[in-house]
Amino acid sequence: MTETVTAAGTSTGSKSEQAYAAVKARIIDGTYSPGYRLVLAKIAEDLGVSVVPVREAIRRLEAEGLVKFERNVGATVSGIDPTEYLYTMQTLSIVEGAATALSAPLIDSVAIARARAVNEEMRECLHHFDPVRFTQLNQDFHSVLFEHCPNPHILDLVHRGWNRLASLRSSTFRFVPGRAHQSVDEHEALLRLIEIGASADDIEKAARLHRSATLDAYLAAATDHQTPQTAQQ
Amino acid sequence: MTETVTAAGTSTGSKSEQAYAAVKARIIDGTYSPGYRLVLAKIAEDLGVSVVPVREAIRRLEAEGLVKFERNVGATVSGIDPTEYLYTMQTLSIVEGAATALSAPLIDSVAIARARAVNEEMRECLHHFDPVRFTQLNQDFHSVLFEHCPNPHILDLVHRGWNRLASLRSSTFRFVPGRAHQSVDEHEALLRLIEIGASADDIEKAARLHRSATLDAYLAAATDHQTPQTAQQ
DNA sequence: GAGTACGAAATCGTATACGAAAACTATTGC
DNA sequence: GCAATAGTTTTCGTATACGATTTCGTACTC
Repeated sequence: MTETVTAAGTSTGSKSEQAYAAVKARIIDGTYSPGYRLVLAKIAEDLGVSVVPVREAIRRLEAEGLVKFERNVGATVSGIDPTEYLYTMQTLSIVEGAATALSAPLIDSVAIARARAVNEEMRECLHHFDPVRFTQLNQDFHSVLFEHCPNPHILDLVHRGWNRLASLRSSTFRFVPGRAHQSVDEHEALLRLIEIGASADDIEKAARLHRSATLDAYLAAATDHQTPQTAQQ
Repeated sequence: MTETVTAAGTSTGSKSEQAYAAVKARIIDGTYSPGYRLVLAKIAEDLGVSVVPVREAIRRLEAEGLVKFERNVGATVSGIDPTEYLYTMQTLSIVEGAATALSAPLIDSVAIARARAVNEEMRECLHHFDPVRFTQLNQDFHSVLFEHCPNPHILDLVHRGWNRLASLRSSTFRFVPGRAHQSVDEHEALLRLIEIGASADDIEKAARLHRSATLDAYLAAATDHQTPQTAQQ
């Protein structure tokens, strides 16, 4: 299924796979920003393959929500519609909550220690103001929590959400220091809950709130600065 | 996105779409049962199109989990691995729970009445022993609840889960009368909760348990008949 | 001068064709 | 009699080609 967020250019052999990884990487790193028109022939030429595998790759990305495809018109990188963002975050809140609750009983002290180390490094990043690394570490943190998640389907949904966010992040993500501090504290609190063997319900609730708080911060920031900027495309 | 479970043969025009709908329908109605080998050329001939759109359709079905695709080997209809069933049900429990909780505040008395009517008809089906119609009504019931779900992503996940189950059902689903009775009662209880405006938490919990109970019944039945298959959750 | 209609260019959708990989089968050697 | 191997067949993967559809620019009319 969908592997992780890391989509390297290294191919599994299949050109279709190659094209998929390449386009996905370009979307996530922002080379193809939201609204960008993905012309099959052009991409095919860039990658040195024919249009057939490229088309397949794009349809796959469409299924994941990273691109929007319109019949007889073409594909564009999915936009930053605030509504979509809200949907994605809400869904993530739910599946991450579930993933955390399911994983919690299986997380041993070693993993907790690792997660805590990552979280402390995140705190460092706040001092040096390194949003890029912070974001990466944030994913690492949750990856540690989820690495033993007993339900791969749920894990897959989490990864999809992350990918989706990643494609938006490059253009719209605003690093809110206040929220970031809070986030690190919430991570620590979550680890404590897991350590003391809190109920699945409590852990799920905490994990959900963690994601919801990020959404709220975004909404607040958006309202502060200006009109939410209905960037439909 | 993924529409509903109903995948008619009526095309949207695109042959790829046509092929997708046709194969999906055949999987769900059991014409292509789990394990069935989907040979591109053969399907293409059956549908009177070339292999390219068929391939696209199959890849799409793969993304939805209905078929399994192996490089340079081919596609087969996804199997009935009890583990997969467990994963799917667990995931459904979570997303249905969320969908119900999110929808609840938006369900008016008219919709409640409709849902209740459907549920009563389900009760009828138990007397006449009509499992097929029962299953259909069961989906109708939940569809009524979800029709105003404010988050389309979550709704999409619910539909995917249903499709997945539908593809398994044809071969493995065992209609357990005892469970069915209980299910109808749970529906009624759920409607009551919504009517009295219970908290989102309570509604979510009830909806989750509703799905989990079905899973448990399946596991119990499976254990009775033969070897179990661990179910952590 | 603005709006509409027509035509050209761009792009998609799908058919066909061929090379490559895997699966199957028959044959040979032990 | 069984196992390994070579050859054949099936099926996939992708390139190329062409028809269909949309879009954009231009000229024409009111």
